Amino acid sequence: TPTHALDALSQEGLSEEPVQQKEAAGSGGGTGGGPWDVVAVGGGKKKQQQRRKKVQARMASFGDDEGTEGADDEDEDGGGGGGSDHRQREHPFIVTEPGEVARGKKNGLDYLFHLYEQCRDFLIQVQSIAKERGEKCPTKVTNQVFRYAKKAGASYINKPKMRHYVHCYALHCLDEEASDALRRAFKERGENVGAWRQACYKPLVAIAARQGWDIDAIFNSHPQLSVWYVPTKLRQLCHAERSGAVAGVASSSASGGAEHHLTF
Amino acid sequence: TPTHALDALSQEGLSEEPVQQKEAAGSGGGTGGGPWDVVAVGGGKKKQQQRRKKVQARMASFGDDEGTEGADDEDEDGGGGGGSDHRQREHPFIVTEPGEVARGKKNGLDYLFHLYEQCRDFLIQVQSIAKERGEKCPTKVTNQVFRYAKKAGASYINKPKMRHYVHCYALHCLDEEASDALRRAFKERGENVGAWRQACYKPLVAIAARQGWDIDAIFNSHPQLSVWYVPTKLRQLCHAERSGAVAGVASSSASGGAEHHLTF
DNA sequence: AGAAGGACCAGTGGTCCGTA
DNA sequence: AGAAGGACCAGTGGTCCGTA
Repeated sequence: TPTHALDALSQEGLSEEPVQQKEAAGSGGGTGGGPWDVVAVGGGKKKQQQRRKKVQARMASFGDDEGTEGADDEDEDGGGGGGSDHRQREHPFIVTEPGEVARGKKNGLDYLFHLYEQCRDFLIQVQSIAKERGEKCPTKVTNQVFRYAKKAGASYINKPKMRHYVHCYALHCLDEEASDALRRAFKERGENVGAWRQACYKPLVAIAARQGWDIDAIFNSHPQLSVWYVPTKLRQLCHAERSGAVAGVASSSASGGAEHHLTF
Repeated sequence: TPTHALDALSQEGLSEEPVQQKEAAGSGGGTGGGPWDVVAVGGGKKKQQQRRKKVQARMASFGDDEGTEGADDEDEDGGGGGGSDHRQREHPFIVTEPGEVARGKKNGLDYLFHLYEQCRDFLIQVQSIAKERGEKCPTKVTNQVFRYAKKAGASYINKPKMRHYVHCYALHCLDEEASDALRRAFKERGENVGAWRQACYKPLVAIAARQGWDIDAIFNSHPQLSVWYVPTKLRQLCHAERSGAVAGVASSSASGGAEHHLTF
């Protein structure tokens, strides 16, 4: 599992995140010296949330090889020492074509998918630590893995985000051509990330239909995908579609009915 | 998975357990009409814990075919309606030889192992319900399965008990000859159940040693055993033994150091 | 004393909703 | 408005310890 140069990268000066102490996940475990080792202290638990390390990311441009990507401004937040208690978030995603680097304060979809691979790498590290300690060994990306990632400095990884886009990553894994085509189409139409994300369900359900509707088996038979839990929504869509009840899931689901189902 | 006549049986008049409402585990699911369907109501949630159904068990003798097993007394608790708020527990286990039926207010080890098979049957039912509903499907005996078992009337099944003896069942699955021999030896020596239970660890660790110490793989490769979580203690013993550190586990473990390790 | 099991607890999967 | 993620919550795995 090679650790690319593009690993930590959270593009342009976004990652003003707190960055926890980095205790290297439990007494003995070694993170392995990935690019995350760059980051620094950060201060106590709750107090002194003052100082903030300005960079940590941007150590590599995602395009790999393009160098510093121009002086893509960076006016906010003022330079010097004190102040600036606002907790900077990751830049929002935009729909990008395969290979395209997002411009401005945005992140692209190749970067999104790259986060899934990072998580898997973290899982593999957690697994090998667990094995050598004789502890029970997770097979999926669990809370423990997210905690480990944080400690290792990958503060830009968090559970809600990763769970939110799992099915998009699934499509990317299972049918990259279809995934790429969808990205191009939605970019061209100027759709936002939410619309693209919704659109990822349909081709996945179609794949499940072809394979006997066993979405768990589909996830588990793919090495990269198998470490992710099948998202509730996708499971429900597959079930609804199989039952012929094409309507209803969106309204009957516990998710508040915000999701839009396969209607388009 | 045939349902034997000996299923519910918790021997002699022991099972004065409360017996919950038996809502058949969720709106639609069918328990399938096993012997558990015999039991009856039981009253509200917390109030009126008065009446108690006198039997429910003893519907079959474990020896199978021996009939009513004689009039093995039953003096306690007085017959009639009211009173008797004491929550009757299952009879304690004693070390029995294979095929031997426990006498008096005791349960034998064939019965213990039978409970593991019952739990697996319940899991299989829970799985098929989950599948037809398109919900996520447990692969192990989880809290959900214990809850289902209770609702189905198998009030004599509970998590602490089943977890306590898992490794004993494991030995029975993985090397029945060794298990049987151990039972005979401990019965002959007049040892109690606790001693027998402790003794089950050693041959299991030996099996693990022969198979590369992967106790998870060993559990998972056996159909009956694979539905059970590897007990923490067994995992620790395998790890300690593999590391050559034969001492220490009992004292360093979080289990309070009560367990006695492989010393004998 | 030896043993059965109610009930507790830390940490999980899941995702809402206050935030920017 | 669209989106990122801190933080909450119901139900889990695990087993202690008050009970009989």
